[in-house]
Amino acid sequence: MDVAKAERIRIYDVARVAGVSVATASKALNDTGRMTDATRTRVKQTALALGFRPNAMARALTQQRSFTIGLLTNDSYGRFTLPVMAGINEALVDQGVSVFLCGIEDDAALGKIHVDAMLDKQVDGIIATGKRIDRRLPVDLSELPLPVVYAFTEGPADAVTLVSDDAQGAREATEWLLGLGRQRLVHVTGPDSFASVSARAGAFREAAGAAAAVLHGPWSEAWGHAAVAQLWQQETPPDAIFCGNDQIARGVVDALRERGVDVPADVSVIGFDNWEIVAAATRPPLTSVDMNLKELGRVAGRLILDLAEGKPVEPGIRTLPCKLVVRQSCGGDMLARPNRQEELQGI
Amino acid sequence: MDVAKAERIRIYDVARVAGVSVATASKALNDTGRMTDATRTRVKQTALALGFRPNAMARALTQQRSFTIGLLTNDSYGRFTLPVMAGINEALVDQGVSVFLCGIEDDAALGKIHVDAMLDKQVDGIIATGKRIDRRLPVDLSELPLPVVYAFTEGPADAVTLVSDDAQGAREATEWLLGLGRQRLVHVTGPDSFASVSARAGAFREAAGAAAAVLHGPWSEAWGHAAVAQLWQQETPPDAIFCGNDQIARGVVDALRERGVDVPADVSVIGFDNWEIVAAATRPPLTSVDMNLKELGRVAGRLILDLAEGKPVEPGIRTLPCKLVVRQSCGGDMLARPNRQEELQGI
DNA sequence: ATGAAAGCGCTAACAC
DNA sequence: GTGTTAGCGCTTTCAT
Repeated sequence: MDVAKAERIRIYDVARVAGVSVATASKALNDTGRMTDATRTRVKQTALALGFRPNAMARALTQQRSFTIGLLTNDSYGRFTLPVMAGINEALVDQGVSVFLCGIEDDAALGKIHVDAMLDKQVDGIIATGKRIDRRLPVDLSELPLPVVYAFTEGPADAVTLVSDDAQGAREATEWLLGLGRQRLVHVTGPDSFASVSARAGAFREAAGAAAAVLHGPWSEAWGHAAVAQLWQQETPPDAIFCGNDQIARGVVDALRERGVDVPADVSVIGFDNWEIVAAATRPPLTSVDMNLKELGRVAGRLILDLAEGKPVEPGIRTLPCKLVVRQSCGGDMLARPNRQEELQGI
Repeated sequence: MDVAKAERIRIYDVARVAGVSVATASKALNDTGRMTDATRTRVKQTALALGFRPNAMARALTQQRSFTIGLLTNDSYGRFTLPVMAGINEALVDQGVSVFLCGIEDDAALGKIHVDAMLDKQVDGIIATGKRIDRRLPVDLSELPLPVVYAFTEGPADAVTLVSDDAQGAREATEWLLGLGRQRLVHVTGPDSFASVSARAGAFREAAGAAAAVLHGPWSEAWGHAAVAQLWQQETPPDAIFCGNDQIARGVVDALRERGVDVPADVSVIGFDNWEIVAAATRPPLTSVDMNLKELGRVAGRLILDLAEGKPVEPGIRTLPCKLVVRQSCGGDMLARPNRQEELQGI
């Protein structure tokens, strides 16, 4: 088998065996040009029989298209990027497009190296992803001679950008709590320097009333504990807590349990991110807002493909809806409210 | 700038401006052939001045080397694969090698598609990674006409395979507990169908004594709780618990706290995986065994590079050492045992 | 020391 | 309908 190493079948071989010229073979295989159906079929069958697979490099060299795109990410932890990647891959794999993974750890120099390498390798486009929608990657992609799509990271104003709809997600969560009959809602979330925090807090206030409190702190379980300690010092503690992420929510739920407050009987809790590992391990499992990151990746893949093919794509920011994933930290009887459930999941 | 799209500088341009032939230019830039130092420098400088970047596809076509490798993974969750990827990238990026990310969700068909795509794109080698060292990917890579390295997944006997040293990691953890003066050690771990579970349990028993109990269960926090419930029914509960992963360890620590048992005063707990998000959020933060997955990725990267360059690489399974990361769930005074600390960290 | 020319494997004009 | 020919951008003998 070692001898077979260099013996890859070329289109030349197919042509010879099929008794045609390489040109005809090429056309036959690519369904271009004109010829007898018989010839076309014959060529295709010999190609199949010989196990011919075209050399993508050679093809790229002439076609000016490599069927390869680059995925630039600075989310080394992968919590946000991973689902996005999965979606991108899903959208591109059956189009024969491969993805170069380029992890730049917020490092401009590393970013430049990767971008240069991609350019050298003639990628058809670049998808940039990050962990915050209000931060840019440390590399400038705006002057590149190829299409760029920004997913879950900030891009130039005239770029194609994809983000999830923080406001809508927060609104759904808040309305869900209100629909449950909760009256005293509080939003415990991350630092207000995050754009997504403001967006969610804004939507929360709009739905819950301007008087509803919003508490900012770090994105940690510890902050969830601290927030509960603070809230339960008041005369009338809340009966529903909407958290900025699942870690805070887990801290909140744990703190409540330790305090003897029953979740969901006494207090409903909702998280954000739907990070399975946290949401499912919480006792009780967290109802949480899912940002649909995989779908976001899929859309990004489709868009970069369209751009690479020269199809027109409207620039601007596209927001994709979030989805509330109901587990047990809220209470309420799902089966008794089928309409509402459909309403929320039918997005 | 849109016009510049097609105006990539070719070696032809460099040659013309430098006043030499393309052949000379090529040699000058690649530090091959023989010529005046003056000529070489001049060519290099014009190339730099013109911003020349060689077309990797064209180069690959002639050189039979694409400077591209494929990363096949079935760990969609990314907990194990992600650090491995980071290591691979780190090892390859400065060698100018790019990585194709191929996520196959334990799906043989998807796997084949990706492998074929990689072959078409002339990758110089493939690194296969998974989430278990005793499971194979659903694709056969053994007959491929290019080098393959298996990292954190099972490969054929004669392949180059990388795994972390479960036994050594478990031994270090156990010895650490013993060194702390703990007497009644218990190992609470995952299903014994996992090879790594057996390896760790074996090492644990060897170090802690054959009488030391090993409890198997699911890889979940809930199992940690259950195990504690079970253990504390006995007349003499353990004073040290070594857990098979951090989630179990977190469950154990939480259960102990709820029971009023002080960690680390009364009981020392050690986890496995050093999954930051779990280990750091536990109260108190978990001491845990780190599998050094990033280093494993680095080594995999170097090996696939060596193989691609035709350098000889001894086949077989290579085990990489784990490292105990000390936090606060064990007690003991770090500063008082500098030797031991060095001993463990100097790996 | 330098350059002309032949290819790497494929596609695409343009003849026939 | 099918084949001839000329590249894509680069590397690499082999002359000179």
